[in-house]
Amino acid sequence: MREDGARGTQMLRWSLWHGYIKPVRLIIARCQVDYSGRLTAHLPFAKRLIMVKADGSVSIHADDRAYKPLNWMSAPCTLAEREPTEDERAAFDEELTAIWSVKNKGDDELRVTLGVVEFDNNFELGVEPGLVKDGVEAQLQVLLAENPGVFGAGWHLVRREYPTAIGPVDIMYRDENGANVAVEVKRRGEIDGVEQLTRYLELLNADPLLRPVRGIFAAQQIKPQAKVVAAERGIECKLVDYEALQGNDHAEERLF
Amino acid sequence: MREDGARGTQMLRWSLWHGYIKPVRLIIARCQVDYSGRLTAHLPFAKRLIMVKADGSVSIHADDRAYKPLNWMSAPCTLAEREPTEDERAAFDEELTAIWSVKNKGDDELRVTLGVVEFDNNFELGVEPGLVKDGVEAQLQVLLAENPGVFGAGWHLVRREYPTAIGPVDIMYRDENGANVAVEVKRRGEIDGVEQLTRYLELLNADPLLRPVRGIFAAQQIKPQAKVVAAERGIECKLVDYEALQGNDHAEERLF
DNA sequence: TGCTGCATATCGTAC
DNA sequence: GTACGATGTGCAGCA
Repeated sequence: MREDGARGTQMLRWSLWHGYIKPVRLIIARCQVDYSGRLTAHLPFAKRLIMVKADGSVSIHADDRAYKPLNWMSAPCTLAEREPTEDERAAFDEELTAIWSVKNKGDDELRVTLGVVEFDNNFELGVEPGLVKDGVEAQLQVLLAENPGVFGAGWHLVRREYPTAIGPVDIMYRDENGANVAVEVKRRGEIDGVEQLTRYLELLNADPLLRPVRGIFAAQQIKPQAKVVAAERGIECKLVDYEALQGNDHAEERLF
Repeated sequence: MREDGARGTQMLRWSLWHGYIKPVRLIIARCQVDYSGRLTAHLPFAKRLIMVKADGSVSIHADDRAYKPLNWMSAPCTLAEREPTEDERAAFDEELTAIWSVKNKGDDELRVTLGVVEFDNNFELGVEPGLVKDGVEAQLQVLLAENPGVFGAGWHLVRREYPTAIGPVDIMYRDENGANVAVEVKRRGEIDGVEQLTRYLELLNADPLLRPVRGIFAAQQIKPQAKVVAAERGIECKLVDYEALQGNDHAEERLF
């Protein structure tokens, strides 16, 4: 479980300190949008939704592709608004109403050429109490650490977040013969995770006090390519069932 | 360059066929949101922006974190709206106005408990002409494939997207001596890209018909750390100039 | 501040 | 449809 609400509260305090609260601004207008930065992207004139959030971010939405805007500028950034020049008015077959230049600290720029505006309003949202999440990788790791029996009888936990020079191994177990087993936990197992575990195993097996250390790649799903690479490296793949693990957990709670 | 506009046009046709055009719906309202699916997430009651797009997707926005909503359901999904029950009204210290259940084909559900509504309006956006992008990796790959001379005189292309068991190598060349060279193309060269190329080279050099295959890591920018790792692996780094390549391309067009 | 790793990633594309 | 890599990834945690 995790709380994400601190930022909203902090921003509200800042706003109050400065004597005003920035609202969310929603605009429905015809517009042309040009982004230049890590790539260049161009949107011809059409009617779109423009959202300016209290954090200064700007996003240009069409009526599809879920929450992803067509174009955007993330905070922190600054919005400069000006009147269109005569040349600009002459260059477009549109009634221009404003030119926005939204810039960040780098050299990225979002240029919005606004045409006819159908709607333009500000809304105060106030304090965001924050999101509570449950069921991400951290939780899988805790459940697996609490249930070494999932991997084999006689296994026990050495420790979670077992430290190494290049970062902590998710879980270290000792198997029924007392051999060390390093486990990398992912929600979805992909090649990167196998690479990560490989680096840990190289390091751990360089330590005469630990070796031999073998590896297990544990995830709710494992991509075929990751399986291939794991097999090449002599790493075992283990599919884990979050629901079943939670069940296990509750069963143990009842037993003890 | 790429056009992303087909979807919008297709959807408009579908809407016309079915006799109506779905608008974007914007709501400012107090609400509680509960998501259950790949994880569970909970948002306590607060005033937020709720966006329902023409594709059916629903997203719940706070006034920060740029374009990322606090909670969402992507299309395709269905929205069922009902009156709150007496029990529900009694359970909340809020004036409830509606209960939404948004479901997709899997077992994901976004439940929105609506309180006082400050604003609720529909807006027609019409046809989205589409986004034009330029300067992405695919373009670089095409340009390099067309210009083997960038790497050396007498080089020629074997093929783009050269297939291997763990995925396609971006470009395979043969150099002036007939030796194979595998090229990994990135916009920004980082360690991951070197790792990827390393895996390809391991595999390719295991094939007696191909070996020896050496590697080139080609990118517009290459991070110092990536250079170090590449050097360790005997991989050559090649900075490519997108503008110059385009110029090359045009020069060749003029020559032939 | 910069690097690392996760994400309800989303999105396009090849097979 | 599934698998896989790219992304203006965004974003949080941490050194």
